[in-house]
Amino acid sequence: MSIPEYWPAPASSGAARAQRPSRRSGQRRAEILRAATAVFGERGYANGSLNEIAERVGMTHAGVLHHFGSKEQLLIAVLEYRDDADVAELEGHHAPRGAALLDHLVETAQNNAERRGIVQGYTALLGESVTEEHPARQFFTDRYTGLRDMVTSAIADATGRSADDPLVSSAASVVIATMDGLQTQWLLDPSSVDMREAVRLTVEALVARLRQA
Amino acid sequence: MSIPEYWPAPASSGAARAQRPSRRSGQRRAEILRAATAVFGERGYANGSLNEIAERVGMTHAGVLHHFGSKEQLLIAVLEYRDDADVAELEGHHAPRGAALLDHLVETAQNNAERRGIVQGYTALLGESVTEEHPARQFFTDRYTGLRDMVTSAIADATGRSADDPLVSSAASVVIATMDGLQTQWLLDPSSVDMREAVRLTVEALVARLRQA
DNA sequence: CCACATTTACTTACTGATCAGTAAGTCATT
DNA sequence: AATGACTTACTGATCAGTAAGTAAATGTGG
Repeated sequence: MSIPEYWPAPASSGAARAQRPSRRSGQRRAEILRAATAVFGERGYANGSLNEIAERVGMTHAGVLHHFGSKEQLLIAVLEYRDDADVAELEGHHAPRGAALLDHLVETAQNNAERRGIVQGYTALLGESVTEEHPARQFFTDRYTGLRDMVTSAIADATGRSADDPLVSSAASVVIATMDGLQTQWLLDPSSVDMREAVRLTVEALVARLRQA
Repeated sequence: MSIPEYWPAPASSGAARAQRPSRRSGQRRAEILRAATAVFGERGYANGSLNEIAERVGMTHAGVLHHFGSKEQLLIAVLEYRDDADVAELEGHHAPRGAALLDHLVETAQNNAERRGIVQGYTALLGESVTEEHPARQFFTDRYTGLRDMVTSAIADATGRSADDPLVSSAASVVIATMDGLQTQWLLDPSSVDMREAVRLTVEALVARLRQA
């Protein structure tokens, strides 16, 4: 999987003046982001150090700060840095909808079981984000709002109910919660849980239940 | 809710010689444990300091270390310190079983919505625990093994299936995962989710599904 | 009930490590 | 010549843990 150059979306700051990052800069930033993703995933944000990130790309921690300004800004960049195919797909123009989206979630659970590093990073940062004044908090809050909306309309579609039906939005929250919670159990003990089967069962049971009166 | 004196289970070390902690010691330890629970809940373990814990009980961080030896041992003690009624109940002799346990889980979800601090502490530490060499990891791994066993047999009981049926153990994992995942969503945005309703729906849907062929 | 020795429950003071961030300088690229 | 991509060197803060000391509580022998 090749990593494309990464450069953040054009800043809204008024400076129209042309910046000129060197040709290598985008690649370097991407290397740092990958290292930071790994380190925050292994150690968490609070416990991961710029030094360790820097070492992994062969520079000093001051070099990392040259590119990202502060540890917090680096975290934000990491969260936004998602070449992650599944998520991009879910949010992109060719996103599956309705029952197809629900099937897609089952496949995602399957795929995640082969990407422990990514799952661990996601789970660790999500868990940390509920602590007070955590810099990732807004990110995850927004993300869940969006995810719930998407899954809610998929379930409405698959069951013939209104997206305003409280049962439908509850079911959407449950599907997302199940995926997250299963990941945690799986990280603690991979043999304890079959993520794909469990997600499949959940979706099936919820849809069957909501199709009744 | 009065906090009883807390003293750890008698150490297995051979010293039969009578120790003599002062009468206040147990209370003091309990005060520290409550403060530590709060601080780790608010800030996480990695980001919570002994200093802040100590200040909350009016002593220095060296005083805390006098009682617990190290930060890691304090964390272990915090995890074991559960006057938490629901959990004690779940593991005690009068534990509900079968369908009654499933109903109990729905009520627990309800009660948790009025105990944000406790939920946040649990969620933050659980999230952190999946990082490498985290001292809480073993605790949570063991806890989930036990929880899954309990819920598995409750679901088996409620559906007339064998506890060995993979669908039953998957359903058990899902129920637990749902409760955890909903808590995360609720912490990030309390208005986004009705934890009681969502858990009720999940249990209902899973039991109905498993009662079929 | 009383000296007296022991232990507990701390405090103060220190150590050594680690950390994020800054400033200033160097060298290569543009 | 201007800027970017760094490094080195430093700052100041915070942290867990340790050592040494003090005062009060506790248990013991008489």
